[in-house]
Amino acid sequence: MNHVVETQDQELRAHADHHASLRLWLRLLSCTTLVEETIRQKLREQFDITLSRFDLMAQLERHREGLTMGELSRRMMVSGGNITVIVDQLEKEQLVQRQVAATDRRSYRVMLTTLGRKSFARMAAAHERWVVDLFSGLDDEAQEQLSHLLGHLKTGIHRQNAPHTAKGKP
Amino acid sequence: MNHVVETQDQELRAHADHHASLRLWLRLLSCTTLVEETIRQKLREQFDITLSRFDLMAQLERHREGLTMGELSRRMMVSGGNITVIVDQLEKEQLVQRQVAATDRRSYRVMLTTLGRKSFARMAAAHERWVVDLFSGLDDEAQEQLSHLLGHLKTGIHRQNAPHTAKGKP
DNA sequence: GATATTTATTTCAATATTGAAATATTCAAT
DNA sequence: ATTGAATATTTCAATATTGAAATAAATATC
Repeated sequence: MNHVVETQDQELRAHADHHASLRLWLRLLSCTTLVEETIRQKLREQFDITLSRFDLMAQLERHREGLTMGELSRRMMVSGGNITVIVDQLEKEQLVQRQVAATDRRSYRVMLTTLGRKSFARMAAAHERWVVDLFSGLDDEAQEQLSHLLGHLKTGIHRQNAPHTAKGKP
Repeated sequence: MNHVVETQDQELRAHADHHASLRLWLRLLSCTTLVEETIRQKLREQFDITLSRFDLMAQLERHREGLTMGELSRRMMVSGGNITVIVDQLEKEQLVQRQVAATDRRSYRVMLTTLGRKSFARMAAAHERWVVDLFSGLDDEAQEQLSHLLGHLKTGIHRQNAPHTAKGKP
């Protein structure tokens, strides 16, 4: 069972081939971090807002009908507890509102207020410019290719994570 | 000054072209998050270690001569304060040690202990398997392409962030 | 209709992370 | 040698994030 580990091989860098995925992953990670930190900083400087709050508002902008807390948590890939905090903050600033659903009293939809929509529009325009600039090192075709490859990657990962059934529960 | 915002355009998705970079960025981000969370969870489950600590040990494994706190901060792209905490924790567990440099008493090199090296070797083998699996949806050629594109992206971003001189200080 | 299970959200404590201020040391210029 | 600027690290307070437990409501099963 342990024999997969048998080749310790401390000379990692010699075996170019074997570690290709690992190097790719590190490169992917550092690109993402680079973009993320740049955007985080600009959002703070220019709009005094955190990236999390901006991201949540972006989700709501795309879903005018509103989203439940659970949907937000899944889409943003962060914990439910965190969503509660972010929505609380945004609600306090009157950028979003909780709207009770008639059907299910456990739940409700969160949506942008008018103020929230206006505020987001301003930020989104700047945000898009930053992103376009950050990616401008790649021409349209290269961006298209990159997007395509990432799409495959994502699909593959989802297959990995749930090969047959959901894990665990019998 | 505000006319760049003039096309509000709530039908984002219709204008395929204009928002390509934005969609690409979101895709990049979600791939990274997906991989990162998977690895974070497995590291915790199987080795009871955080991703940050693992990453720091990985840096040290690649640099047997040791790294200074500043170098670690830059390489890992996190704040210096954070590096201090992580190194403190790892030192308490005797996985790394601070080794004073004769030359500069402000600074020192952090390196893996023998225990740290052994411990890391076990984890790294598992970690690499996970990464290889997560990326296995892409064949070697696709991975090569992806890596290549990300390389260009990174270069472009660095050019963006520092077009002429360092920002700020006159 | 009572009970158990699932689902949705919040609360809370623990941990992580940042950014700024504080401290200590080196380096450069005089 | 002294001063001042730059560099390396730590400390600290504020904020972010997680994961688990608590609460509440809906749904399924008997």
